[in-house]
Amino acid sequence: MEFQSQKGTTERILEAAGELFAESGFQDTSIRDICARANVNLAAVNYHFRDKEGLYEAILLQSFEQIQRAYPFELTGECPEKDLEVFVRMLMFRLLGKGRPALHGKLMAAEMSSPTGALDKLCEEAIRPTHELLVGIIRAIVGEAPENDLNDLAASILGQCLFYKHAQPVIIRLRGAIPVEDHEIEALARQITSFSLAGIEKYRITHEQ
Amino acid sequence: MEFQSQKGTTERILEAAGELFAESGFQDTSIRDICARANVNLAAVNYHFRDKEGLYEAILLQSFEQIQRAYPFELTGECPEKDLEVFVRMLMFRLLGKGRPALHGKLMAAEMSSPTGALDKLCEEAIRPTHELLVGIIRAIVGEAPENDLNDLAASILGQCLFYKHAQPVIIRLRGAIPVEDHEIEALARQITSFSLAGIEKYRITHEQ
DNA sequence: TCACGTATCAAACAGGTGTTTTAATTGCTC
DNA sequence: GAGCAATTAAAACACCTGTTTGATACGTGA
Repeated sequence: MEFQSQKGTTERILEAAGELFAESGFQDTSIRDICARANVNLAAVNYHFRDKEGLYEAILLQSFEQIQRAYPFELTGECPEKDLEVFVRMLMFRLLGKGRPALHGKLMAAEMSSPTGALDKLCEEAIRPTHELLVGIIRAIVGEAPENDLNDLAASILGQCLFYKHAQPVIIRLRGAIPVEDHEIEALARQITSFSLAGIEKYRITHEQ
Repeated sequence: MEFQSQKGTTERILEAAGELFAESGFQDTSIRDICARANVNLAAVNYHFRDKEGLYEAILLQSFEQIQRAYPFELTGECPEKDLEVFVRMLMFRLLGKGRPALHGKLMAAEMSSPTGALDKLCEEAIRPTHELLVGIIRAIVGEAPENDLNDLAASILGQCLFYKHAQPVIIRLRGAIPVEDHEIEALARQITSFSLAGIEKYRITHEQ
């Protein structure tokens, strides 16, 4: 007889593994750590998810659905400047937000710099569409331009956002802390958007004939 | 009797380990890999450098001297816009340049997202001074401003640069390649500088009374 | 009640890691 | 050339990893 509040084994594993993968990465998280936190037997991961990679992919899939529901890119297509602000804000929440909804963003950021076997699939299913979205916004502002230039501008924006995740350990040492509260994240998103709109505008002016 | 072309054991270890640490990180590089590439006995690393961390620190120290000689931040202090361009170009070469001189930049980038025990020391001796340099340039452009705002602007610039290193595996999948030739790196540095100067100017105009 | 598929468990396995040990070898000085 | 310290070498050690095994308990339908 189980307590109703006690979730099943697979759920407990998914929960514990998600937290550990997010804070320590795939490599540095051991199955023993996961099972200890989930309060399940060591063999449970292999039984329910075949192997460690299977568990990781299950978490990636689950968290992808969660993040799209929690932080969607709801663009109007009418005002690209406003769309950029939405894009940046949602991306920042995906990277810096608290709790389960932001899990996928953090796993993606980790995957970018320390890829596992899951990166190829992740790239095509999640990263490329997001990148296309951003390039579309930029194109709506600057008009037609060489694909390479649009990619560079997109990189400038993505780089500003991802920096706060990728360089987190350094930022904490240099500045003491990292934005965590919702209003802090929103303020940062506005600052990055404003900065980027100026950069994009400068490109447009420089390259119009 | 040794061939003159055959360097000593410690030099061969430093050379092999530098390459491996740069491309695979500290964790994913094993002492056995290093010794195999350096053609030395397995025990040599522990004998000459006490342990794996000792070797890593020796490489960090050695490559720090090399990078300062190869890619110095030679700022005039007269024209902050020009100084920013120099700063960005040197930083990009440190991150994307070829061969030994760029080793330290790559190790630093890796250290930022996946810190080892060496990060604290590295932060104080290399990263913080570089950050102060950049903040100084920005302050020269916008005038006095809250420290937090200057830090945000610095983060926007550093983020754009580091993105090309931190997201390298993804960029290669999305765009096919990453800038490697000197003229490509310089062009990218000019683009980032131009973009950033516009962003900084926008901040200055928005916040002047 | 019995048998069967599912799930859990403790234990062991096979492979890799950083490090240490102990002996052999080298190179240099007296 | 003998003696001595520094270096190299092969082997083993202790630990951690993901995974598998075989036994046991559970629940369900015949």
